[in-house]
Amino acid sequence: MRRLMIKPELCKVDTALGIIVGKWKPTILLHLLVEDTLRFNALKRKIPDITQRMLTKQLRELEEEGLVSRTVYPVVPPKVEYTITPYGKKLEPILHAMHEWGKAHIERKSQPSTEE
Amino acid sequence: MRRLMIKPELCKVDTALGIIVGKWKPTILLHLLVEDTLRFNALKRKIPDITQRMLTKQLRELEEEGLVSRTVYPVVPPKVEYTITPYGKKLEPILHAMHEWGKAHIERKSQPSTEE
DNA sequence: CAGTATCCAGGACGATACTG
DNA sequence: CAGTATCGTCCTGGATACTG
Repeated sequence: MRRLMIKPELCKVDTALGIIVGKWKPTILLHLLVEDTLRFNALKRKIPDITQRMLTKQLRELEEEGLVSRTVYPVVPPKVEYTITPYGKKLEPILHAMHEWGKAHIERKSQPSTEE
Repeated sequence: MRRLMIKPELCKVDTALGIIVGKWKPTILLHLLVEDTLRFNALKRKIPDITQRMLTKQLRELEEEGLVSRTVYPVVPPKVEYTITPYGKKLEPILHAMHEWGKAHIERKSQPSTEE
């Protein structure tokens, strides 16, 4: 067995999960990792099924944790840009690893004749 | 900007999250990664705040996804062992990465005088 | 354009009691 | 020992309508 690692009692996995979990948060983060900066409605167009309410809400929460920054330009009509922070970019490897694992999991289920 | 990665629309991060999210799932997995095999009540003792109902429920869900296997010994009193599968062990790097990120996040919040 | 305000439904989780 | 069964709560997220 591999050398371990984390004392389960002291583990901060839940802390991390608490921040990235949210119906739309990973999707939002992924889009901002690709584009770096997007306006509110641009983001909304990229995530067709999200409602305005949820987009606002999830963005506010990501902002509060420092993963995303929000810039308001005092113009008419309003212009608000959302940018992924350097800190937010640090999540990329984790998101990528989860994506790979998720993909493997789907493939595994579709062909159950796998040992291991 | 770094070279990317995942098409957000095709991303399977949510798939992965759907499986590891659950109030007690990471904790259970971590314990089984440390001990490899544990009986129901041993697990319960290691996670004092969990109720029997929740322990059963979360274990069943982990079993259903193939991360944990359940072995019933037909003895009196009952003996049931839960073991992490080789497949479940593949989550270790991800859990570890999330733990590290979560720890950093906590430290960052306690001393806000960090740039980046 | 970029939001708020309200209301509502479903599910996750907890408390408690009971059982083969 | 290792569960089930029942009931209640809170919280997330969706639908819809309105606004500076």
